[in-house]
Amino acid sequence: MEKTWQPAEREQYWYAAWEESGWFAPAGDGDPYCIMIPPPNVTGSLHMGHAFQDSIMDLLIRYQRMRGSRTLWQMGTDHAGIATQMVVERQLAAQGESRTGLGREAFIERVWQWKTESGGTIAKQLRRMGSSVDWSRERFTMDPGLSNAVREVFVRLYEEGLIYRGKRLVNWDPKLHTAISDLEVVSEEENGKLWHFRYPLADGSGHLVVATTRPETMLGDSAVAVHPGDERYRHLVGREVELPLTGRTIPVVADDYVDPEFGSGCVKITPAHDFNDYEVGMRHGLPLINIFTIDAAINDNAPEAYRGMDRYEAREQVLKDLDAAGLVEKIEDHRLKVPRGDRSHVVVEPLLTDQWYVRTAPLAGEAIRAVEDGDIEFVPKNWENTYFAWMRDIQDWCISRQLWWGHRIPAWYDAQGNVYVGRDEAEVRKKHGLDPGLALEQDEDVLDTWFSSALWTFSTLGWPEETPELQQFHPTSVLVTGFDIIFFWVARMIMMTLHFRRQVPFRQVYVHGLVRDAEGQKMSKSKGNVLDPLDLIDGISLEGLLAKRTSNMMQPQLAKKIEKATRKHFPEGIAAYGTDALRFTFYSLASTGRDIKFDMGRMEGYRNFCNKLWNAARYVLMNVEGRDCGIDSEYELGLAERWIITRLQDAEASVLEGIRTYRFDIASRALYEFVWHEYCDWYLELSKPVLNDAQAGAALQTGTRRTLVRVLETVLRLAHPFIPFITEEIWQSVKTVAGKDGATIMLEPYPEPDPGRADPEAAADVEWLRRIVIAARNIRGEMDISMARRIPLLLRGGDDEDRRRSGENESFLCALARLESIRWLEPGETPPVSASQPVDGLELLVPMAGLIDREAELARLEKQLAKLDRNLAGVRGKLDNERFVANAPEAVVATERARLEELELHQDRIRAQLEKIRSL
RNA sequence: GGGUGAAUAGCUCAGUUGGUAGAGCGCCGCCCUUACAAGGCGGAUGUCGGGGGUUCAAAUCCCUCUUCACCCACCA
Repeated sequence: MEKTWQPAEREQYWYAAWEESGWFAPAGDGDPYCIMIPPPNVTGSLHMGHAFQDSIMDLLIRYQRMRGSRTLWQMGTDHAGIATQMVVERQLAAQGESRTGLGREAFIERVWQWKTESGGTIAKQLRRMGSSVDWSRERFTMDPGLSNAVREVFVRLYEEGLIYRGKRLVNWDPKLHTAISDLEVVSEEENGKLWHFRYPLADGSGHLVVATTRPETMLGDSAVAVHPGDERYRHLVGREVELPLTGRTIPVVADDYVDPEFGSGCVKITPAHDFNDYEVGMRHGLPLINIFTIDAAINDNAPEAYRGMDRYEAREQVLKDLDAAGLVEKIEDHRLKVPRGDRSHVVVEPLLTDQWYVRTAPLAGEAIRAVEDGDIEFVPKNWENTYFAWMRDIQDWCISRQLWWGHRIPAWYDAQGNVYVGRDEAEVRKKHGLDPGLALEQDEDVLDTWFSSALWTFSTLGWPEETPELQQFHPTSVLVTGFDIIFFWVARMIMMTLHFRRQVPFRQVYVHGLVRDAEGQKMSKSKGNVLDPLDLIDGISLEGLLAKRTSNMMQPQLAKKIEKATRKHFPEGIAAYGTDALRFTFYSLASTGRDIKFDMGRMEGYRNFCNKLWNAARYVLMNVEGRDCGIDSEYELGLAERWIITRLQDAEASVLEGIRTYRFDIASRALYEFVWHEYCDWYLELSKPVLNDAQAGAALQTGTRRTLVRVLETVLRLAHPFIPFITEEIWQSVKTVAGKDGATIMLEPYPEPDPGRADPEAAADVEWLRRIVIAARNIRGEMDISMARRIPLLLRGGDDEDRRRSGENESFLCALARLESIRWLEPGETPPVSASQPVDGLELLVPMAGLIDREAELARLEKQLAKLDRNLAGVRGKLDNERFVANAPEAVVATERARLEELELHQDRIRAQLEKIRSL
C-alpha cells in the first residue's frame, strides 16, 4: 500500500467496477427498499446541494443494500421546462437566432439536441460522488413512458372535473411570456414611492385623493373604493369621478377591502391588473380593462398617447401628465413588496388570460390526512406544520405554461373554440364522435414541469401499467429533499399519488438544510461563492477557480469583488480531497434540518481521517500478512482484544442508531471517534507490545493479529456507506487475511452489534489502564520529558484491584507511558522527592532526580490544586445544602459524597507534595 | 401581520429523559517514538444571547426580551 491514500485514480476505478458488475440494481429477496432521486435538471450540473443530498441517499441505499434489502435507487432526470428553454434561447440569441425565428418544431429539436449534448454531465458527476443509482432504469420526464403517464393523469383529472380551463388573473412573466404559479413568484421588499393623486368628482364639486405605488395602472382603473364605514367618504359612494388622462368617468364604490387608515382611505381599483382589485371588481360588477400587452407595454385599450410604451415608460409619462394637470397631491417614500418571477427576475404582472388549473382543494384533504395519521412522516417533524399550513389554505394550481419545451397539453379545439380533452387526437375524435373533416388544433401550451414531477414515484415504475416494480417498490421508503421544494414537489406528489394509487408516495420525508458558504451566504453564481463539488474532489488552482467564478457573468461589474473574496478564502486554490472526504464532511455537518455552512477546515479534518484509516490498515497488514491470523487456528484474546471488541459493539450500535434516526452527524462522529481514538490511539498501540514481545505466547499473538484484522474489516464495512471508495480499496487488501472471499465490500453484510461479545471487566481494566497512562504522560508532558527518555514510576496507595491491574498490565504501561520500571512503595516507605499525580485512590510518583525541574513541578501542582479547589467548592456547596441532601435521589447524593472524598484525598496529597518540594 | 429555526470555546458545530459543559479546526509547549508530520503526546480556552421563574439542581423545562436567518400572507 502507498504511504497515503490517493483518491484520484482509485475512486473512478472502483465506481466503474461496481457499475459494470451490475451491483447497483435491485437484487436478492430481502424486503424492498426504494428511494427515488429528486430528478436533477437533465442539462444541469451538480452543485453542492445535489452533492449533499446524493451523499445522504447513497448512504441510506448502501446501508440497506448491505443489510440485505432488495434495494432500488431510481435514477432519472427532469426536463425542467422554463430553465432549459431559457438556456437554449440564450444560446440561440448568441448566434443571432431566436426561438420564434426557428419555429416550434425546429426549436424543440434544438432543445433535444442540447439535451443529448449536455445531458451526460450530471450523470458523470453523480458517478464521481459514488452514487450507487440503478443506471439501467434511468428515466427522463419526457420519455415516452412518463409522457404517457402525464397524459393519462391529465385526462383522468379533467374527466373527474379536477382540471378546468378558465380566464383568470394570473401571474404573468412579461419576459418569458408565460403564466407562472404563485409559488414561482418571489416577493422582495424594495424601495418605492407612494403617489397621491387627485381624481376630480364628475360634478365638479371637488376631488378625492387616491394613493398608489403603480401610477401607470390608473389607465385601467374602473372605480375608486372607500370603506363602507368611513364617514369622510360616505357621501361620495355611488357618485362618479373623472379618471384623469382617459376621459372616462368611474364610480366610487364601498368595499370592506379598503383600510381607512392607509393612505388617503381611497383606493383606485384596477381589476385587470391587481389580484385584490380583481376581487373588488367581481363584487361590484366592474369592467375589466386590460391595458397591457404580453410584454407589459401599454395596449390599445389605453388612451392613444400611451400606447406602445413600456410600463415604466408609461409610469413616467402618466406622472408627468398628472403633474402638468396639477393633480399630484404628494409623493412619499414607501417600502413595498415587489413580485418577481423566480427565473426571469422581472416584475410579474397580474394579467387576464386563459389558463388550465388543477382544483387542489379536493385533493388536499387526503394529503393532509396521510400526514396527520402518520402514513407519511416528516423528519424533522416540525416540517409537518409548514406542510399543513400550506395545504389547509391551498390555491388552485395553474398548470399551463406558454412555453414550447414540455408536455403539450392534451386538449384540442375546433374552430368554434370547443375544447376536447383526450389521450390523443384520435381518441378525442372517437370519444366525441367528431367528423373526420373537422379541423382540430392542439392546445399550444405545455404543462408546468412540476406536473410531471408530481407523478415521479409511480410514473418511473411503469404506471399506468401495474408493473412488478410498482408492486414491489411503491410506496417508496423515503424521500430525501430540501425544504425549498416541499410545496412545489412534495405536497403535489402526495396529492397526486394518493389520488391515482390510493397509496402514499413514500413513508418518510427526510428534509435536509441548504448548503451555504463559509460565511453563511447562499451559494449563487452572482455572488461568486459557488463551490463545485468536483473541485473539492479533484482540486483546482486559484487561477482556475477565479476563471470559473468570473466567467459568463450576468453582472460583470462584480468580478473584482468576487476575485478579492476568492483570493482571500482560497489563496492557494483548493486541494484535491477526494469524494470520501467530501461525503464524510456532509454527514458530519448534517444535523437535524438546519442549514450547513460549508467549512473547508472540517473537510480537511475528514480527509485526514481517511488517511488515518488508510495508515491503520497499513500497520495491520504489515503485521499480519503472511502470518497466522487465527482464522482456522488456535488463538487467545488478551485484555486489549476483549476491550476493543467491546468498544466495537458500542460503535456499531451508535452508528446504526444514527442512521436509523437520520442523524448522520452522530453516526459519522461515532465512526470517527472509534477509528481514531479507540482503534488507532489505543488498540494499535496496545497491540505493539504483544506483537513485538518475543516472550509473548503464540496464541496471544495470533489472537492479536486476528483482532487487528477482524476489527479493521468490520470497521470498513461499518464505514462503507459513508466512505465507499477507500473502504473498498482497503477491504480488497484485507479480505483474504480476514477470511472473507466476497467480490466487493458493497455486498458484504452490514455489521450488527452483539451485546454478547461485550466484556465489561475488560472494558473497566482498559479504562483504568488509560487513566494511568494519561496521568503518567501528563507528568511527562508538563515537565517536558522527552518520550525518548524512559522514566521510573512509583505507585503508592491503591487497593488490591489496582495491584492486580498493574501487575497484569505492566508491559502495556511501560510501553504506552514509556516507563523504565514500575515499583509499588512498601507501606511506610518514604519515596524520593517526586512529581506526583493522583488517580482515584492511587498515587503516581516520578522521582525528580535529574528529570524534573523543581519550579516547574511546583507550578504544575499549584495549577492542579486550584482546579481541585474549584471543583471542591462546587461539591461542598451541594452537600452543605440540606435541601439537596433531602431531595435529590440517593444515588446522586452518594456520587457527590464519593466525589468529595476523592477530591479531598487528592487535595491532601497535592498539598503534601507541595510542602515537600518547597522544603527542598 | 402570522409562523419556523437559530444564538454554547477564536471558527464550524454536538449536547439524548434536568445531575461535574464536549468534538473538529485554530492556538501554546514538546516530539521525525519504523502505520500515519494529512502524525504523536501534553496543555489553555466558555456568566451556554439578556432578564425573570419552576426545581435540591437548568445549556436542557416555563415566561419574557434582544439579535439573526428563513417561510407564508392582498395592504393600495
